Amino acid sequence: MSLPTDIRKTREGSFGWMLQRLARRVEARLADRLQALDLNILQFAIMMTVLERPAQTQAAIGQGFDVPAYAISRALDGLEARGLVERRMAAASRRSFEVHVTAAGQALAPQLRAIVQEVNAGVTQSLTAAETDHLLELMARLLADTE
Amino acid sequence: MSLPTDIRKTREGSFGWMLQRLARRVEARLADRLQALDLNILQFAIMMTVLERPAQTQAAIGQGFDVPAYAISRALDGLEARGLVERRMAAASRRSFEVHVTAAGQALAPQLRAIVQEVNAGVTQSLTAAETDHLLELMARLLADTE
DNA sequence: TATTGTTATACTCTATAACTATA
DNA sequence: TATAGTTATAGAGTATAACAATA
Repeated sequence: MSLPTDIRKTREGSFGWMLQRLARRVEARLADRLQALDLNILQFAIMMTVLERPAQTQAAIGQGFDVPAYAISRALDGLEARGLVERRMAAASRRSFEVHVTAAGQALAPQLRAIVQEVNAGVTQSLTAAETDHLLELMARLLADTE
Repeated sequence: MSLPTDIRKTREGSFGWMLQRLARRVEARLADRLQALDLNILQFAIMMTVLERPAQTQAAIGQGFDVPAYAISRALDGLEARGLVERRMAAASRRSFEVHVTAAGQALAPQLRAIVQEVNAGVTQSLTAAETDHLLELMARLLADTE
């Protein structure tokens, strides 16, 4: 059973609002933790996606999280200068690069994963495991269904 | 009963990620709708909070959603120039202003509320009312409990 | 001495489009 | 002619701190 319409309307009205506030909070914590590693959030996102699936082209990475090509390009410049990733010529096409994680990048991976765990656990700590699972499921459906 | 630990860990790992993606999506839609009214998101947020509770000082508005004073100041410049709000000298202190919505601002309110409804409904359309309620409740608890 | 609000300034992020080289 | 990636440039957004007025 749902709440009365007018109350639901009011609460619905705050959905985007709550989402923004939660997202800002998570982002601030993440950025704070990444600062110690001298990584920004985009570089972190790229590291995570390339660790998960190596040899992606820059275009594929950009499409993975709606970031324009030029931003990927610059973020990679930083990561490559620090020796965490490297661009290799793609086998399929000489105008593409495959992005690979270096040994130094692999060495950093455990710290990156630990940060993910800690930030997520910190934000969801007041929910039970079952509640967190449900929340994740609902969010996953929203992401999958809407566009 | 919860999922096996390793799977939960992996899914937990994506909580912040899903949150970011959802928030970005909502923000993009909102910004898109607000463009027609020539309002940015901060100006919109200020309008909504002042409509809900008039006569707030700028400091109070800023604390309401973690926006620094200078940003409130500039956003109000724009809103005031367009005649949507006005700064009145506060009764309590001559160094504060109370922010009030003008008649023109009130006239805009229904459109603003309609945008909120539509954006939220659009994003949550794939959930039942009960599921949306639950999602809102879980998010509200996260916001309330964490800090 | 602390607070409210404004402003100047610099810095970062983002967006646009021009550019090279491939296909 | 279209694509992958880079780069230059401009614009928006954000942060820092200095400032005036008031408490």
